[in-house]
Amino acid sequence: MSELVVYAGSGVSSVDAKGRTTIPAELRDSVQASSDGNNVCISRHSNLPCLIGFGGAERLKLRADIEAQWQSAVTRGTEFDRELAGVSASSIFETAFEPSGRFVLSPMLKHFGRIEDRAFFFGATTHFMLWNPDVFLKEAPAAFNAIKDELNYWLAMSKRDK
Amino acid sequence: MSELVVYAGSGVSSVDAKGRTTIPAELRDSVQASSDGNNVCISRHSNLPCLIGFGGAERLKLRADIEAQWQSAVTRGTEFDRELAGVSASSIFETAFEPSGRFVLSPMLKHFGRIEDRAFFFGATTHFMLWNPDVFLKEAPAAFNAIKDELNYWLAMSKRDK
DNA sequence: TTTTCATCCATGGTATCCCTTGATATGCCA
DNA sequence: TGGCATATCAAGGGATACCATGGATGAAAA
Repeated sequence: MSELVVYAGSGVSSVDAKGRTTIPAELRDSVQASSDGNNVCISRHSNLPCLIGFGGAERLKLRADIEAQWQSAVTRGTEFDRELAGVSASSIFETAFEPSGRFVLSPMLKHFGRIEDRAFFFGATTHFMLWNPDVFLKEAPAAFNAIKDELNYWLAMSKRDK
Repeated sequence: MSELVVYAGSGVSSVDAKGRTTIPAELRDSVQASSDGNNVCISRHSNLPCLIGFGGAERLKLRADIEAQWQSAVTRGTEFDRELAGVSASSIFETAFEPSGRFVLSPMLKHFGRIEDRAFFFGATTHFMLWNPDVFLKEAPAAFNAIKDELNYWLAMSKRDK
């Protein structure tokens, strides 16, 4: 249900031919806790080549926030472009996931997130991020260096299994 | 029924010789959730060359919003042309759509929305928009740039299918 | 310490539903 | 009565939800 959660944990999931990928278990629990049912919201990041995700309940909150801002602007007689706010909040895709945490990444999201056959998930407190591992190592800002270490760990683990 | 919904999702639909076009499935679900029966409201946009659409419940809300703006203007002693606002709210066409989401775009709406053989739908949280794809790419304000990316993706996809 | 069991996770496959589009009937107005 | 607009029906294809299996992990008991 719609409680306040902290998204944490990381992991690398494969993406199959149908675009299906699995939220790592630790993150999945957080998403379930902030959703009604097994729903996750995925969106493009505004300026990084990755996707961001969060629970379904957060989305309704987004609309409620916009309405509240508008109400406040009306009573105070100030400007608030409700339409513009709505447009920027609209590129969020809500999709159901299986009990196991697996869901389908639409072709368009794959395109904008530059996701190919693997997806690197990691929690970022208020949301989580999805990256193509290769893109993350090459293009993520320096602020993510600690997370890069984690990714390298995961990659080393999977290589060792082979 | 009359619940608070979030309009999201996008897609390009063809417009056939009869003027019929289909609301993308994701948007259609939102419209149904905010309507009694399969009804959608279509209106001209006040200053952009496009159409806007929403479910029946949003229409009532529109009237409430106008009243709120008027009340606020009265208490603050500022100008608000309620009559004008009421007129623009009156040029809303409510029409039934098939269970599949297909409905007829009247010639007048096609004219004012500059719609030809294709319609680009996208959700904008509190409503959705309909644009002629060509017009959207050329004339939409910069605030819509992220959505332009989406449209270009859809156009590239449909071209690839051919 | 080792063995056994149980649970959870990962992944492939399949059947069903739904979306898309074209075509046909029905009703209304000129 | 003819023409046009509207509503209903129909079918193919594709997407999605469900199921099923093999493997890994961790716990508990001998």
